[in-house]
Amino acid sequence: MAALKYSRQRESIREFVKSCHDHPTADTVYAGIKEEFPNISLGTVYRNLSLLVELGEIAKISTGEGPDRFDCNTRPHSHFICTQCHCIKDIQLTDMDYITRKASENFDGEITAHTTTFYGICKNCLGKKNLQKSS
Amino acid sequence: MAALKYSRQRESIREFVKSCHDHPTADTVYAGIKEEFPNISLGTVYRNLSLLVELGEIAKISTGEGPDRFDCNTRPHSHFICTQCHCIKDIQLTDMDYITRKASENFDGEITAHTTTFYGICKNCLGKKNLQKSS
DNA sequence: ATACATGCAAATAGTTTGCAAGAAG
DNA sequence: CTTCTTGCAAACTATTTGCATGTAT
Repeated sequence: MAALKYSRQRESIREFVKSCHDHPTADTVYAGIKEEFPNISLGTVYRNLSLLVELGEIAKISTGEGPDRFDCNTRPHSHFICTQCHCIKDIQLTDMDYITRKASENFDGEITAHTTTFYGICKNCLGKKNLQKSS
Repeated sequence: MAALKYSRQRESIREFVKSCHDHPTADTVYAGIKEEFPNISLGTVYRNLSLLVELGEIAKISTGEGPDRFDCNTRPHSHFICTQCHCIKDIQLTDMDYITRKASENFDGEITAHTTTFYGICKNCLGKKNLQKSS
C-alpha cells in the first residue's frame, strides 16, 4: 500500500464528514467542500472518501436505494431509514453480538459481522401525519 | 395501476426465479431466459423482475456491492453474504420481531421492519481454507 | 380495436479510472 | 526528483426509459 501524503483537500473532506451527523452522500460532501475548494472534483471526493473508509476513519453505508452514504460514527451500530423522507438515523442496538450468536446456531459457516437496517417512519414525519389527521 | 396481460416472457422469468435457489442477478436471469427466448432484451427482464417484486411474488435483495439480486423466498428471513466467494445464503432468524421490539425501545419513531445481513465465510470457502493450511 | 408488452437503443445515476499537471516529502 | 494527489474527462456498471412494433384480450 502506497505511502500517504498530506493534502489539504483530504483534510477538509475528513473534517467535513467527521463533523456531519446526518450521513451525507458523496455529492453532499462535494457540495460542502466546494465552498472552500471551488475547483475540487467529484473524483477527488470519491477517492478520498474510500481512502478514509479503508483507513477506518469513517464508514460507508449502502442503502440499496440511491447513492451510498458516509458515517462519522465507526463504532458498531445500526441504522434506521425513514420510508417517507429517506432520512437516516443511528440506532444503538444493545445486543449486536446476541444476534450474531443466534444466527450462527443454525448456519454452516463462520459469521463474523452483521448489519441491521430498520425501516419505518421517523419522529418528524409522524408529527406531520398527526397534524394532517387533526386538521 | 394498469391491468396485467399475459406474456410468455414474464411467465418464463417467474418460473426461472421461483425455481432458482441461489439469488440470481438480473443478468443471470437474462442469460437463463435467453435459452428459451433468444431475442429477449435485458430491459424486459428488468421490467418484469420489478413487476414481480411489486406483485410480491419475488423479493429484491440489495447487497450494497454489485448488482441487486432476486429471491424466490418472500417470507421474512435474513441473508448471509460470503466475503470470499460472494455467495448469498438464507438464514432463518428465530426472533425477527424481538430485534424490532428491542430497537424500538430507545428510538423516537415507528419501526415497521428491518433487514439483517450477515457477513463471514461460507462452509464451502472454510473447507478450501483448511485444505490449504494442511497441505 | 385497444391497451399492455416487447426489443432495441439511448439515457440516466452513481462511481471509478487514465492521464497530464501540480504539490508534498 | 520522486511519489502521491489533483482536476478533468472519459469509461464503466447497473438500471431505467422512450418509442415503434408486436401480442393479448
